[in-house]
Amino acid sequence: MSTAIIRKLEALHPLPEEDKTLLHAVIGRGRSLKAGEDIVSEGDHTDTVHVIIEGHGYRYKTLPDGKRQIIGYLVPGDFCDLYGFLLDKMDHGMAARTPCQVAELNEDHILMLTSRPALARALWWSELVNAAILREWLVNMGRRTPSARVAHILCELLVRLQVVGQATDDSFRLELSQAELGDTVGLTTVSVNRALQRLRGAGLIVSAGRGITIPDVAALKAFAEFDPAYLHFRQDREERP
Amino acid sequence: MSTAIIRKLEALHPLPEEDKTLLHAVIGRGRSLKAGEDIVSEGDHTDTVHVIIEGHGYRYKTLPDGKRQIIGYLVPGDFCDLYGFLLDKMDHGMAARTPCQVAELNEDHILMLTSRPALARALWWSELVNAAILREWLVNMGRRTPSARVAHILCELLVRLQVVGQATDDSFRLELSQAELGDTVGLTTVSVNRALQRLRGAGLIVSAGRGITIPDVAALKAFAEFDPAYLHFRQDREERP
DNA sequence: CGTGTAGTTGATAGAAATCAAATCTCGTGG
DNA sequence: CCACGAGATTTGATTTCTATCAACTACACG
Repeated sequence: MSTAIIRKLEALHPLPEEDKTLLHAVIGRGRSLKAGEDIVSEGDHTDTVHVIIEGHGYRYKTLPDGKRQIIGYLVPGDFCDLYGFLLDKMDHGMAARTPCQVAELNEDHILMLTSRPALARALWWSELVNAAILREWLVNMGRRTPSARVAHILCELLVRLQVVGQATDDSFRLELSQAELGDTVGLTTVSVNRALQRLRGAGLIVSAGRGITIPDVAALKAFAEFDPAYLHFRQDREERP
Repeated sequence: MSTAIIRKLEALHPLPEEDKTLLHAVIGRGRSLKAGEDIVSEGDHTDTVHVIIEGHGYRYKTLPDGKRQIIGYLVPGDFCDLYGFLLDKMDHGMAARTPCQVAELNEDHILMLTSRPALARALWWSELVNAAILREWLVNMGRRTPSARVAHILCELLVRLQVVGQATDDSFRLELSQAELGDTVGLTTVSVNRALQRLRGAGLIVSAGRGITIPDVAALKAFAEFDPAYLHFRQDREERP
């Protein structure tokens, strides 16, 4: 089902019915990936565009000494490498964190999609958002405390999962390990663990086993200085005139 | 003179003569900005595209407590906000670090440029590079030591300035204050100062007054784990088959 | 020749990394 | 059903690093 993709794109720009039909037709069922598998590996060339239908993944870079930095999360509806076929080699890898369904579109499919004005605009927006997320992460790493960093990531995932219907108003299922969180915010697992404890202690999050609940979303957002404007979703654009 | 712009775009994708002529015609002389002035402010809407003709700038975000995070440098040839007119509000600011000449293109100009296949491709590449730089900076902040972080930024600036003819093989003029470097790599000025001292002590850079020289570029790149591949310049693409 | 900005230095407190080990979770096979 | 093992989380002790604070110096500019 390509509903997540449509939900995400429509959160960025409204789509006429024909465009949604076209999307359904083009996306299909997708390929299944096991947890841990690479969607596209660092240094690979790809001439297809990968789209997450189901499951969660991340973008990463590996350093010479084996350390890893996660540079983005992939959730249902996300286009992994809209630009990819232009590049000779991917400058970062993408991996499935959970089992995933991933569609692979070829250049013709993409041309078909981008020849529709509304779709082209939605896709273009999605790339702008990707860049905006990177900028926000940079601020997060450079200038926030460990617990605020973790909180900020949680807020972002909450909003992004809400858009595709995978989170309620105040909770979502989190399969992120603390090691992955650490590789995301530039901390060790020990520090992430202690940051989570501080958040729990402050009553900002409720449990971090197999699903996390945020008792007071506004409080967590305030603590993390989270402003969803950078995600450029329509609902947030309209809120602020 | 729009030579820097042409040099940068050609480093990404070759351009036919007509395209260069068009660029010259469209760019013009540009607007003068004083050091410290905003090119585009955070939260502003703009319906023109800003291009750096001369001078250096940076992208930044300001936090509620007044702290600042620099999220990118702007050097001659860079398009600041190719996408800008799509956005209702800019999610980050751009400022001139030195006196700048900045061209302002309107939507018609951009359409004119993007209707030329080679130019469209070069501009598209330049956006891919912008995103790639952000990813690399994330790795830098998350996983490298303070002196490696600083060294990495220096390497990036060296290469980017070389492309537009503002750096020799091993030196360039650096007007970056240590405070700015700190806001870039997430350190205090004191730590930046000490990181620079370590780099000087190791013989990796030579002086950091009004121009810095890198006695052994390869050594600095190795120390910073700098691989120019992420900048996707043609010369580097061809080096690695 | 003062004044302001940027750079440098030293001392100290606080925070995160590191190291090592204990505990917990959960799927698997006996 | 229970024991077992791999991987994840948690904890405590210790070391190392960075932020912070507070001078002090160097230098450009009016």
